[in-house]
Amino acid sequence: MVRAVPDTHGEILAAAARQFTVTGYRGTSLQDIAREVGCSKATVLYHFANKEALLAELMAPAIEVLRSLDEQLTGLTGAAAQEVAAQGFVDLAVRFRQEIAVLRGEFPELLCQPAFAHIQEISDRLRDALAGHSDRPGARIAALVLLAGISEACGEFADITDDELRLALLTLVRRAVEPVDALPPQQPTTEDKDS
Amino acid sequence: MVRAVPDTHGEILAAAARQFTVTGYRGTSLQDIAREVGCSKATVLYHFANKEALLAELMAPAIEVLRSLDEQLTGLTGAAAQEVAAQGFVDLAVRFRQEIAVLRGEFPELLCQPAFAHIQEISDRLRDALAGHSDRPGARIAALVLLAGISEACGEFADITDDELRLALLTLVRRAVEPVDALPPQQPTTEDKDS
DNA sequence: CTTCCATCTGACCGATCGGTCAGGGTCTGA
DNA sequence: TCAGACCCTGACCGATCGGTCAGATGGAAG
Repeated sequence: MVRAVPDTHGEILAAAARQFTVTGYRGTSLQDIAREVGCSKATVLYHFANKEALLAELMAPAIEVLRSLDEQLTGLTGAAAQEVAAQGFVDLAVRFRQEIAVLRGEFPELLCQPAFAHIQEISDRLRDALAGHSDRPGARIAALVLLAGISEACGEFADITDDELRLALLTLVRRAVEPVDALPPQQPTTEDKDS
Repeated sequence: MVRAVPDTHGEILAAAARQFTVTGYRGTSLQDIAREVGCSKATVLYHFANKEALLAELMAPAIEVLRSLDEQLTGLTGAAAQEVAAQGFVDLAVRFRQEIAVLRGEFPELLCQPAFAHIQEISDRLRDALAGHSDRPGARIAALVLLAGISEACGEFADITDDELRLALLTLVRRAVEPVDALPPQQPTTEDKDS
C-alpha cells in the first residue's frame, strides 16, 4: 500500500460524514468516528478544534453553494426567480446529497450554531422564490413540501445517477409548483410588490 | 384553581411532545420534560417505564392510523391505490402534524425500536402505491419526495387550518404524482404485475 | 547528536445522561 | 386506628459524552 501521506484529516472528515448520515450528529460520538478511522479520540480532536468544527468543515462547500444561489436570486422575481430557484436547489441537493442528509434531522438545533447562521433566512428566500413570491397558502405549501421533500429524499437514491436524479427532480418541481402565471388576476401585478 | 385530577401522566405526555418537536428525541432529556411539567425526573419515570415508552405512547395513535391505512391499501393497485394512498397519507400527516414532527429527525435510529417495527415496510408500501406501483425512477422519486416533504412540512404550518392544509396538499399530490394512466405502453398491463 | 515540530496517544476531567431505590406524604376503606 | 394503594421525591448509580493535557514518537534541519 503506497501511502506516503496518511491524510488523517481527510479520513476523519469522510468517516464523520458517513456516520452522521446514519446515526445523526448527536447520535455519533467522537469515539465512533475515531474507531472507524482507526485512531484515538484525541487524534480527532487534534485535527479539529471540537465536534462542532468538524461538522462546520464538512458542510462548508454545500453552504457556499447555497450562499451563491441566494445571491443569484436577489433582484429576480416571478417566473425567472422560480426557475433559478428550482434549478439551483435541485442541483445543490443532488450534488450534496450526503451533506444534506447530515443536516436533515438536526436542522432546528444546529441552526443555532454560528457556522450555520443565516441559513434559515436563505432557505426562506429560496422558498419564497419557488412559490413565485406569492403568499397564497397553496403556493407556500407546495414550495415548502418540495424543498423539504427533495432534501429528505435525495440521500435515499444512491442507485440513481446524478443526471438522472436531477432531471427527475426538476420535472417534478416544474409539474408540482404553482405557476406564477396562473395567478388569478385579483391583483394587476403591474410591478413587483415588495416588502 | 379547580383541579381535582392533576393528570400528571397527560401533562408529561404533552410536555414531551412539545419538547421533542423542538429539540428532538435525543436532544430532550427527562430532566427537561420534568422541568416543564414542574415535577421531578423520578416522577416522569414513575409514570413511564423509560424514555422509549414515553415516545411509544406518544406515537401510538398516529401509528394505529398508519396501520389501518396500510390495510386499506392491500389488494388495491394502480390509480385506485394511488388515490387512497394520497388521501390517506395527507389526512394522516395533517391530523398528526406534531407526532410526525417528533419522529422527523430521529427516523433512521428510532425505527430500530420495537415500538416502531414494520413502520419502514408500511411506508415503503405507501410509497409504492403513490408511485402507481411503477419502478420508473421518475415515479419513485416523485412519490418519495412527496411523502418526505409532506411529513417535513406539515409541522411548519401552524397558522393554516386542517381543512385548508389538507386541500392544498391533496391538490399538490395530484398535480405532482406521475399518473399511472400516462405510462408509456411498453408493457400491455393486461393484469397487475406482481412480485 | 541535538533541536524542533508535527502527529498521535492514554489517562483523565467535569458534566450530563437514563434509570434505580428507599422512603415520605396523602387518601381511602375496613 | 391502621393497612395499603397511589403518587411523588431526593439521593444516588454506572455509563458515556465532549474535551484537556502531559508526554511518547519520529522525521527533518542545524
